[in-house]
Amino acid sequence: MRVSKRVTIRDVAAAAGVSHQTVSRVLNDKPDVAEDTRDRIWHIIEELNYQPSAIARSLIRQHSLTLGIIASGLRYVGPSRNLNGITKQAEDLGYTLLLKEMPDFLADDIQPFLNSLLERRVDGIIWAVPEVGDNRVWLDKQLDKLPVPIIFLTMEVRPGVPIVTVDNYAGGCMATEHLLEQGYRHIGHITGPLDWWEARQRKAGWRDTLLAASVPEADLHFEEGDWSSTSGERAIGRLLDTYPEMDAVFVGNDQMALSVLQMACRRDLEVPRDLAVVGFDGLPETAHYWPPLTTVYQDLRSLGCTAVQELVRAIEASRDNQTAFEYKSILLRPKLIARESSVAPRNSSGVFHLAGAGLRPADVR
Amino acid sequence: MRVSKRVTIRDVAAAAGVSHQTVSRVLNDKPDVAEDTRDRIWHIIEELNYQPSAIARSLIRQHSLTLGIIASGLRYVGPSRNLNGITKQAEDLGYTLLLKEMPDFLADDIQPFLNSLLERRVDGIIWAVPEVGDNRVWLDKQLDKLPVPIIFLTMEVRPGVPIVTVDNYAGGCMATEHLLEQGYRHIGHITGPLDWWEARQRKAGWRDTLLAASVPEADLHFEEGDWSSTSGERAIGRLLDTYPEMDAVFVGNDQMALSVLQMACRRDLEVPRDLAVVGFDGLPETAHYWPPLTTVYQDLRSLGCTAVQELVRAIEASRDNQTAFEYKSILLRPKLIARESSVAPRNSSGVFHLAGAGLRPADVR
DNA sequence: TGGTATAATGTGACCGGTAACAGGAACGGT
DNA sequence: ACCGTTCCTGTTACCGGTCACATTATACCA
Repeated sequence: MRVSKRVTIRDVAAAAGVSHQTVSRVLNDKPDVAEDTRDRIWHIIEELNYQPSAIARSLIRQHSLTLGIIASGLRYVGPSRNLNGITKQAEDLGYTLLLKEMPDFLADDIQPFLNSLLERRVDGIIWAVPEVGDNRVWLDKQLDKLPVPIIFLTMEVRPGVPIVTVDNYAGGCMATEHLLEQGYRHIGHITGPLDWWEARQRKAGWRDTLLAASVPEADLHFEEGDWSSTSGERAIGRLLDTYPEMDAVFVGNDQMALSVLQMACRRDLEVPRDLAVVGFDGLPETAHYWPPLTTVYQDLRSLGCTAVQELVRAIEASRDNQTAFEYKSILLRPKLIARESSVAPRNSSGVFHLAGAGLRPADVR
Repeated sequence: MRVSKRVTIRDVAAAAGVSHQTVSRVLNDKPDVAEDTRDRIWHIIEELNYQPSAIARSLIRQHSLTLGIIASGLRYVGPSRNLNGITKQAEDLGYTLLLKEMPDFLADDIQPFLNSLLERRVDGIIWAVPEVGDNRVWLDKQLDKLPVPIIFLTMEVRPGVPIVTVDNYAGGCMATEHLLEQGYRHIGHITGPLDWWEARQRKAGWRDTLLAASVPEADLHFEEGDWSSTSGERAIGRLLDTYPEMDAVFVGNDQMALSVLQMACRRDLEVPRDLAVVGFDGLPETAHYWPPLTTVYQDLRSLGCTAVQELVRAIEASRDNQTAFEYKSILLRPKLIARESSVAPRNSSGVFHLAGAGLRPADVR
């Protein structure tokens, strides 16, 4: 069965006693085919289980209805939620996805990945690798040379580069402001790895907010983690030792925040009375940490959706030869979800929306 | 820039003053080209930034070096870890991935997804949608008709169907045996949604192990969850009420187990003295739950790798016309990671490997 | 009756590569 | 001088669709 060749448009034509062109017209719903011919051909297509070759079609039409995506760290929550939005939106707009995963965030040699997509004649590219270290240096040299539109996820806004990202700086500000409003004054911070742009942004938001609230520079204490729970444990240990007045901590992501809660429990600190905790990401399970974790929610799914929409807009504009097409960068605002880990009982004024079990817990189905 | 056509093999040939065939020979490293001609052509390829069209090549060669993957629930941990293994292995074997995500596990109409891949002439298909309800009924009618090899992830072994899956039944047995060996006798269970094959298997492992240990049928208590932390909270509540003698609980996944730990804390039950807890999945962060969670680890990444290897084996066999190619199903064994949530201090005999912080916590770099 | 519009269909080129084969030059053996 | 090899290169068909254009039949109108 697998030896026999795939059935082609000419096979269908022969079976119907017409020319291949007529079959093509039927397939593409073009006019100028008699109604009964049309029916007969559809019937034969069904019968022979004919599937038109997207490959042959792409060759002549000079576009593939395919989007390439270069991602990294698919095994982590963030990137995979991005992907979820991307697949959905691409499907809706009639595009298929070609997926490449870079084994390393810092990969110096992007060329093979780019080439592999370009050779397959994708209509556009989504760059879903977070900005780490100097893994964006290639931009300057390469961006102009690309024969197709591209869009970047999660990186610093640069003029002339199409970017869709969450505003991590704003997120850092929101978390810190929230703690200030709750009456905390000694607010420490556990950062992500500082070669990550996102980690630096969150930290800058924390810092600027405290400085604006007249907290002296000397009172700004932070420790660097690497996003993992393990590193969070080490970081909170050091922070508690070196900054004993600390009454609240803004943690760079939810996984590290989990360790902070655990450590508080071990050291007999009551959260939030002795130590308030705010995380970042808004994972569904944070509503079930103990106590439920206040966190900055970023909607990565809709980030992915937006990216695809923008990319397809660019593709269609370049097809219609709209040379005047304007790239714009898009900043998505994160959202604070206030829960018990930071809302002190002594201040139960109810000003904050207590999300309790969280945004509808989208765990599973 | 984007208006001008892509440079073709004939452009290169013209620039080099040779025929396109000679260029083709150079591209494919075929013999019978003079050394200096070869150099000159490579130089021109570089200069013109020529990229051969994989599309044209696929058309004539009748294969695309592309694998199609149909997944579901990419936003959850399991599926995305699968994907991680798949991308890596595919890359290593020189294949590119076409990704489709089904919006629903139960989707009744698989045809559009399948067709979309088939029209793009993928060389093989990976079915990465978990078995839920009767979402495998289409197999009987369709499997024989497929023009390319296919492999299935995570489903019940059926004769004649190529499957790669973790042995969930064995996992259920391992968890329960572990609790028995630790001296617990009243072992409850929180299942996943029972229309999921995986949930049923884990439950069957638990049940059979207890029956084999002469626990009377009437003592088998379980509640059904839906994988989410929220449902875990409800389930453990009911279980504690209806089965007060319970001294241990095997929970269908780690997320629900997190809620169990939380509930224990709230009801002033000490884990593991009053209630031992075992989870399932082996998420990295479980090492940082409080107390650290005993869990059954499944290596989904290597599951993905294996699937790709098998699929490519099948593809190459069918190309070489090895009609005698034998499909085999592969069962991967999960691994118990014993931590404090189930290893009672009263029984610190040290028989179990205490993994402490877990398998190297592969959280984030 | 002839002319023209319109509907239905067919013909051949083309997209950008690869495969099969043809052809020419240089060389060695007889 | 002739033939067979070997090395290098070119010619042409082909993959499976779509596009532009040609062709035929029928209808309508003057």
